[in-house]
Amino acid sequence: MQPQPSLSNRQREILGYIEQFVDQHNYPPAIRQIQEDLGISSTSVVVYNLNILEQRGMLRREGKVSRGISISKVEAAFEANANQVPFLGTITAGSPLPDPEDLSSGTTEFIDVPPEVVPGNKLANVYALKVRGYSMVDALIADGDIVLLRYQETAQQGDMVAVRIISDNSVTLKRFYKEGDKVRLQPANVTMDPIYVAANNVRIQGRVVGVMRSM
Amino acid sequence: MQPQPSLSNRQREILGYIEQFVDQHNYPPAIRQIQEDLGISSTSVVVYNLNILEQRGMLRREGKVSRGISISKVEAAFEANANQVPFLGTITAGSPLPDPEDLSSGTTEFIDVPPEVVPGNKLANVYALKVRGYSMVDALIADGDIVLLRYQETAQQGDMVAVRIISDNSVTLKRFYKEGDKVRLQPANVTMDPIYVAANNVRIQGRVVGVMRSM
DNA sequence: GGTATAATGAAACATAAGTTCTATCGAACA
DNA sequence: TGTTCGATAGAACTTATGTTTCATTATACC
Repeated sequence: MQPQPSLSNRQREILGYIEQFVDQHNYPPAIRQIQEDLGISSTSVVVYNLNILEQRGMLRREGKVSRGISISKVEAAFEANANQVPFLGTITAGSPLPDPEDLSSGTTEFIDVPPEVVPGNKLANVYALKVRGYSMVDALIADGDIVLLRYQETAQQGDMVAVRIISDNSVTLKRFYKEGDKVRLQPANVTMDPIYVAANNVRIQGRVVGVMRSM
Repeated sequence: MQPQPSLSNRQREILGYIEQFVDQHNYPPAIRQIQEDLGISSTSVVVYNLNILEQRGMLRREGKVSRGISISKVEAAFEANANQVPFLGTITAGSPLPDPEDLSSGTTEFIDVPPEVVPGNKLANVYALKVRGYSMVDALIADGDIVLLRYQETAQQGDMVAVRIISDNSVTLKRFYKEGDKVRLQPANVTMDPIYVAANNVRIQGRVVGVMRSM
């Protein structure tokens, strides 16, 4: 939330009324409606307070447009409810993957994430990848699973992370172990061997914070 | 969805415009706006089609009210977005679990389920349980995972199901194999042995259709 | 073709609703 | 006390917007 610059009672009242009205009607109230229903003496008072509310960023208005009030809160509530993270594609042991950074591409898909799978429900810098292959079965991640990663460039020993191996221009999902100036990338699959790479040859792209599977 | 009584192109166009407009502005368009932006010659044509759309139940209108268009779809979309299933508690190998049937208790919690984890996005009769224990690790389900089950009373060979063993009054998560007049309940964990029970001593409570994990 | 019905056009009409101007009131303050 | 300023009132003004009527054009059907 914002550092609320203190609203007057009347302003709070008006804001509340608008929210409730929109909720009920699916369209915003007219100024005169606000005036009457709140027992305000003049439309100019409503306008006066609406202007303040707009300055405070509590709502937006479209000049001269009937009921042209747009409550930013609606969007906020919507977004709060629809927790979404960008879906960036598939991660296959060894093959390239678009950088998480390029969220700007515009065509990015988004998928819903229930609060239960992201601790603290902090979706900032979280993105989703679909897993291809069985290199993480021992960590209970199977082919076709969707993993949620929080973007971070460092990792603790044993963290499950998406790492980019610069020389290969590839990205894989592995457990991360720093060993001197090398890094051991350990598949969670007993039939697969770890990869060793120079520490300066890897970039951590994020840590796995959740898994979702459809069966 | 409803048995749509066929909309004309123009009606579809108008409806789409309104949806998009609301989405963008947070308030509905005026009739003249619809007219102009869609290149319709007269407001009466818009009114004409709006009336039809209202009869068809695609939207509601408040007479004489500027921009008094309320798209029912908004609510629908909202609900469609907030896919929720009842969260019925924990399933531990061997210990009792409240019946999925008693959804009426009122105090039931609900959790969000992204469409991606439930095939076909059919949430009817789907409920969620938290897994306790490691009896299903070989099926890539760990302690603490949330499993989604679709309620059904029958199962195919090898289905992962929640089964109630009547004599024990207990419910567990196992793979299901019918063997004559007995049933083999097979943990997905090599260190654990299957359970054999009489077929008439088990009630299937649902089949696992998804898994979600927080890490 | 002729008739019924659906869909469209054009324009006038009525009013719902935003804007604006000016006056007043109350509290803080010098 | 008078000045300033935020907040409120009242009212006139303008126009954005829904409504309605009537004519016209398609479409379908017998």
